[in-house]
Amino acid sequence: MAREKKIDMVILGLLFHEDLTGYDIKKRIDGAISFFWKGSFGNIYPSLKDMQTRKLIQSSDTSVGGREKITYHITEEGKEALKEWLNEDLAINELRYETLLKLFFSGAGSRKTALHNIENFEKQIKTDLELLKVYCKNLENNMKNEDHLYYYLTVTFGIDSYEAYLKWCTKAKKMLRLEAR
Amino acid sequence: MAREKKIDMVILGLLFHEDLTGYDIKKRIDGAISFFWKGSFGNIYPSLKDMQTRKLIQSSDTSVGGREKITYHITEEGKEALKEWLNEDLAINELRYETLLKLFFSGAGSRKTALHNIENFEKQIKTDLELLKVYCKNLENNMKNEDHLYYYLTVTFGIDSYEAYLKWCTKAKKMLRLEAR
DNA sequence: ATCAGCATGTAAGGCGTTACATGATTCA
DNA sequence: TGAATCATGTAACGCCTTACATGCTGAT
Repeated sequence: MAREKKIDMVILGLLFHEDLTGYDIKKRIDGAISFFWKGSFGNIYPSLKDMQTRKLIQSSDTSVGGREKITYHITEEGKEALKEWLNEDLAINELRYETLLKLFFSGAGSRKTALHNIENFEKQIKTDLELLKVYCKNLENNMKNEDHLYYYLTVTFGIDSYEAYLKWCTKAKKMLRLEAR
Repeated sequence: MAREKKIDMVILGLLFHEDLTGYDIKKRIDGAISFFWKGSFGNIYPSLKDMQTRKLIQSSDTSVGGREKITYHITEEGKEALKEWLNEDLAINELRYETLLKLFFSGAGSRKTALHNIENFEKQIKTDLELLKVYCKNLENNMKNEDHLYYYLTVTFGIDSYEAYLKWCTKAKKMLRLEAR
């Protein structure tokens, strides 16, 4: 069982529900998924070609007029590959926060810089949290199928952790302002 | 102001406090830093060579007996580069959690698989949280300088977010077990 | 004696991003 | 008419990981 490229799994996961073009796939990834996974045309299109030769997906020309359009469809083999991945125990969870890196090394700078970096982080998180809450509300009003439950869980993961981040920001700012300088 | 490679900044940050060998640097990164940033010999050694030619660091041969040993020291230019980076507003914060990806697409699998994946995640987080708490306790008993405050803040970030993750795990498991199937 | 840990480094490959290149269509 | 969006793709580059290659030293 070869280690699959993750972008392949994202695409198979999306195609499991509906046929999509590469462009559509990019848009889907840029939605709620982007909080825990990213994708770009530069890896989506090559992955589509590759998975087609491996018979995990099939394409059909759905061009409209002069506008080229290729719609992809998942095959039974593709569904199998997706399920296999879901059943694998290994999951790589990585966090790379440059803000924390900067904070860790802030002894080389100043309290002011450290505070400023935390404030920037806080602002970004607040913006993203708003968006996640919109996704969450939309899901709550539309919990019709099994899939929505899974979407809901990933969204609440984002909300819960971002709220924890914000509480930490408040604490951290307080410490940086109050601790003897 | 060229975008600096992050591994360079990690190394400069560490060398700001003490002279170190490449091997030492790897060990430091594998400690508390590894929760938000990683490094490997494969990028540490080339970075050291590169930063030496750019005069951000200096090396001295500190071999003991037949064992080769090169100790690096940060230069004034190196300190400047580090401070510049700390003062840049841009910070890239990325989270890539394969567990969430699997959960998002669990409609293609089963509740059992989804639960299993969450349990694996929970186990990993619990282990990591224990370690973070040890770091935290060590820091609390040894808050002698400014740097320790920054280390403490990054460690509490980890603790706070991991505790939020665990609460979410409990909620998520409950939902997966109770919701109509 | 042997194994874990100290110590340096290279090579190949994987994976992804950014920028570029091209062109059609829709809507203001 | 021009901009935004739809739509596909390639090329170059960056960065990192994994595996490999080598050898010394200290502890058991």
